[in-house]
Amino acid sequence: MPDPADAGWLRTVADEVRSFDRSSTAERVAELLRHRVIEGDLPPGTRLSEEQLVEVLRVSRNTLREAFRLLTHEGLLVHRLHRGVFVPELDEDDLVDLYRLRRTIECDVVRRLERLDPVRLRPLHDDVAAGADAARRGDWPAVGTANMRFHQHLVALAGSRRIDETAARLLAELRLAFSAVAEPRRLYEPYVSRNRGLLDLLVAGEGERAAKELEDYLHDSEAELLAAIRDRPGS
Amino acid sequence: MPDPADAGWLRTVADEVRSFDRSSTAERVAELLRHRVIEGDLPPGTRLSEEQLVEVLRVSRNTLREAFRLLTHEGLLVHRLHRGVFVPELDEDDLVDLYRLRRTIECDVVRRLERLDPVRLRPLHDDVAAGADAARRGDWPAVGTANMRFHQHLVALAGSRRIDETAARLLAELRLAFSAVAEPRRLYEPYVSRNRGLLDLLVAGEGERAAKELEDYLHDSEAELLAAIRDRPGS
DNA sequence: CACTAGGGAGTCGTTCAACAATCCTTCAAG
DNA sequence: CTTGAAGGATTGTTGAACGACTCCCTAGTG
Repeated sequence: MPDPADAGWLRTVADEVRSFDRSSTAERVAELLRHRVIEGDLPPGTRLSEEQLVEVLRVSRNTLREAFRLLTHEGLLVHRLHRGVFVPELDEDDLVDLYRLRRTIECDVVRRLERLDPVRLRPLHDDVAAGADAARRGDWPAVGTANMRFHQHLVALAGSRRIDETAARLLAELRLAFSAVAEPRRLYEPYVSRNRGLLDLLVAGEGERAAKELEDYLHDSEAELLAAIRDRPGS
Repeated sequence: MPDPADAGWLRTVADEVRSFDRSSTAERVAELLRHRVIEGDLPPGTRLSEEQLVEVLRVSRNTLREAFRLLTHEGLLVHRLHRGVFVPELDEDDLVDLYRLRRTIECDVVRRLERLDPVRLRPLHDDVAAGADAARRGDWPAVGTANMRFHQHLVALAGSRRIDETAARLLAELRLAFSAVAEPRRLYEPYVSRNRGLLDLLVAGEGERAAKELEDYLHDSEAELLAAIRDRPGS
């Protein structure tokens, strides 16, 4: 029997149990498709046939459509009336738009950081280490994943649920663009050291300088990605 | 050219228009419910019965559920598995979180404004005028509406689709809190002059000062709203 | 040859009815 | 007062059906 005084215990277990079985079929289907899209298994532009997926996933059309709705609102699928759902093809305007919002959120989060408990930077250290490790192995997709996690953990420092969600949507959509890049090395490699530099500034408590560095960082990243996209235009 | 006297002609056009606006039935249902929720017709905490709404709206359960999904993603409804959808009850933490993101977006948008074409401020002038007019009439809900439009138009100056969408979700969710306030006058009245002051700074091209003013503005608004919510706690 | 109208196949949008799974209430037993 | 077990009510999911729409192909016209 646990100590009744330890209020946190029940909460923890309750949350675990809930997150276990507390997902509907549609959400599980969405989770499955989400991975496929983000990993780039489904190239941008492909149509997701209801008939076909119903057959493969063994769910009803209605359930599948609910999953589509979920992903559509995350920006991971686009829905064209009477034509079906497609993996979106991000154009240059989308990229610029994405980075615009990204700079707004990430830089502002960093700029407002104060009295930061070093313990909270722990996940960032882990991400940087994971990124460096993956780069050493030449596993560029893994570098990309570590980078995404780094930035997700970065905005998490704000401690705001809605900022986390907004950033999550943003980064997921961005991965769509990243997965379309032919040569990931040139794109991903600089991230390793820049993330580390950013983290160092945070550790030193230099919030303002970190925000400025992040601003430049994101501008450079945007330019690189735009150039990479321009090289292989699908249209 | 069809005969104008033919009664069937109008119907055909009506149908065309309906399908031309490319809105599905679910979206129209969502639009209807959205208004009900935002106007406060449905008090926070009420459950939206599928059975009941299917009866009233004359749509199928599946279509209704798609509308629910739409509104859930906007934060205007919450969905609890096997229990149904509810009008959310925002607590103080939610308000703080909402204002946190709001400051991030609105202030950053204002701070980054440059070389602003005065023509683009036109909608803001209209909103300020509408707010002042409504205040003169004592129509506080209208003041609230004008205020929301003002801030929506404010972030629109950034010219970013995704920022617009994020702000729209944010403001819609905030209206939920506003609609629960008993005495709207004390809350809404200051907005009229502050919005005007903010606009004046923008006209003068004082982006940095405008951002600072907006920051204070939002802090005050948050404090007022928190106080108002504390006065009538449902829990 | 270019162009437009028309038909048909393939999908999506929506509805309906039914059953399974889950929650809430009630109430009796300890 | 707490616990546990029916029972009813509501949601979750399924499968089928039909209308509506898009796309592509073909035939006819100039």
